[in-house]
Amino acid sequence: MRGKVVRAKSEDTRKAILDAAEKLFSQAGFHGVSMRAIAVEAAVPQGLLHYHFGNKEGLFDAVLARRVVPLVERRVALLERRLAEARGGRPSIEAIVDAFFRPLMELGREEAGIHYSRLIAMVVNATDPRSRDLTRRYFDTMAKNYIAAIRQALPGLDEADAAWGYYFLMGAGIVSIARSGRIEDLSEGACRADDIDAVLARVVPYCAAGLRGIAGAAEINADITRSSLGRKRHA
Amino acid sequence: MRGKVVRAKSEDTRKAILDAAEKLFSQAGFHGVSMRAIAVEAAVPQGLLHYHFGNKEGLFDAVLARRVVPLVERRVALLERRLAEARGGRPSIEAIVDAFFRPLMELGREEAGIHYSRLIAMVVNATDPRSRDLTRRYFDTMAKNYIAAIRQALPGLDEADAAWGYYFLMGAGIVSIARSGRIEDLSEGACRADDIDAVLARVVPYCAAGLRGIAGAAEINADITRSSLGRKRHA
DNA sequence: GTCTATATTTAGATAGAC
DNA sequence: GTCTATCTAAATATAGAC
Repeated sequence: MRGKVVRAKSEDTRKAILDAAEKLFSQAGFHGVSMRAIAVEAAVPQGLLHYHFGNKEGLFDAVLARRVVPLVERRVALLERRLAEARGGRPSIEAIVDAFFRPLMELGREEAGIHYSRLIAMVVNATDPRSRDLTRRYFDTMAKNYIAAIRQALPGLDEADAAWGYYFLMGAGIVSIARSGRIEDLSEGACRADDIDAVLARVVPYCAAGLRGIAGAAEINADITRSSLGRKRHA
Repeated sequence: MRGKVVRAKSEDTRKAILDAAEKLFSQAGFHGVSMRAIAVEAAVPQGLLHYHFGNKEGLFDAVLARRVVPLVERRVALLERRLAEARGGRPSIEAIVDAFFRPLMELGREEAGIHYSRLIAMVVNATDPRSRDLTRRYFDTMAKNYIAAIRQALPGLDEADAAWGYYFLMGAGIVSIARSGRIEDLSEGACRADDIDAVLARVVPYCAAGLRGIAGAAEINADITRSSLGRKRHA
């Protein structure tokens, strides 16, 4: 019983450190935050950060790892449900795009989730090896599932175009969860990144139509290729 | 004449420092790079960085400022040309989206431009006050022009929806110029971020269709509102 | 304008008492 | 597991000779 109490205290400490690190890393990135600053924010001695997480990279990884599995599971489960609901026929591309965005945006309903999703936006768009490794490790499987689902909804898309489409989908996701203040500036306050329903109401039609647009462009390109090949044969 | 030679030498030094800083900042961000590392990369003594740019922030700002005016001018000029070409009728949304992306993506044809566009991707999506200030200062006017042009091409979009549309357009731009390696991972090497023509051939149809999609969704929402108001009146 | 040397602060990490 | 004190390296920035 005493062991349990001690364990609980330790877990509280770890949580306080992770919460503080999540908040500060999401604001200034890996190099923009010091272990000292995290310790102060968490109100724990600096030594504990090293005791629990080894070094700064271990802490950063732990911050990311803490929430990524449930997040990815929610998104994959929702995708699978949407695919199952479309049994027999094709799933609608809107249903798939919505499954991609909804659990991600829902993070933003809580303070900690805002920090966490900001951090994801930073990591998945960064170019350094650490970020690229983390992105691959945590998101590759999910991404492949979504690309396959997109192709199921839009059979006209080939593998490459579906990858491009997913890539731009990611782009809309990145700005939507970054909360950079940009949409407030662009709209002079009329639009707000924290209005999750408003974001979903725009980003889903945008990306769904965008994916259809790529499919349409691919067909047009194919037509041009066919007719120019035809012309060549006649020449 | 001697003054000119000295002046030229000084300009070379400044250029070497800016090139080095641009490269390193684009890889690891403001805090991820030391003044020492920049001096080494530029092959100049560290003291010169402070002599020419004051401090680290001054250097970062100078890196951004160096290329931003010509870039924004090219994009605005191309937008205006596209609007002029559509004299009488409406411009096509594709023409406007293409004007937004083409000069931005063309940066990627040169080594230095790749670094610079990566840096832009980082800054415009960051949440810290320095980045937000720089983004506002350099891109707000252009953004307003583009939002207005989007509304000209798609009169069905209201101000707010056009802002959201531009925001997602930005998102596609951010991933496209970040060159995170993500598209290569997603497509197992079949798609490449350095194939500028391939990116343009997908991102323009995607975003153009996306903007039309928001306009369509807005019309549907308006219809729902109208019919539900109608019902209420009858009730 | 350039370059060397160095002042000063802050960083990540560890040692050892409790 | 926790906390204090501290080590060592690295950071930004400056002073002053040339």
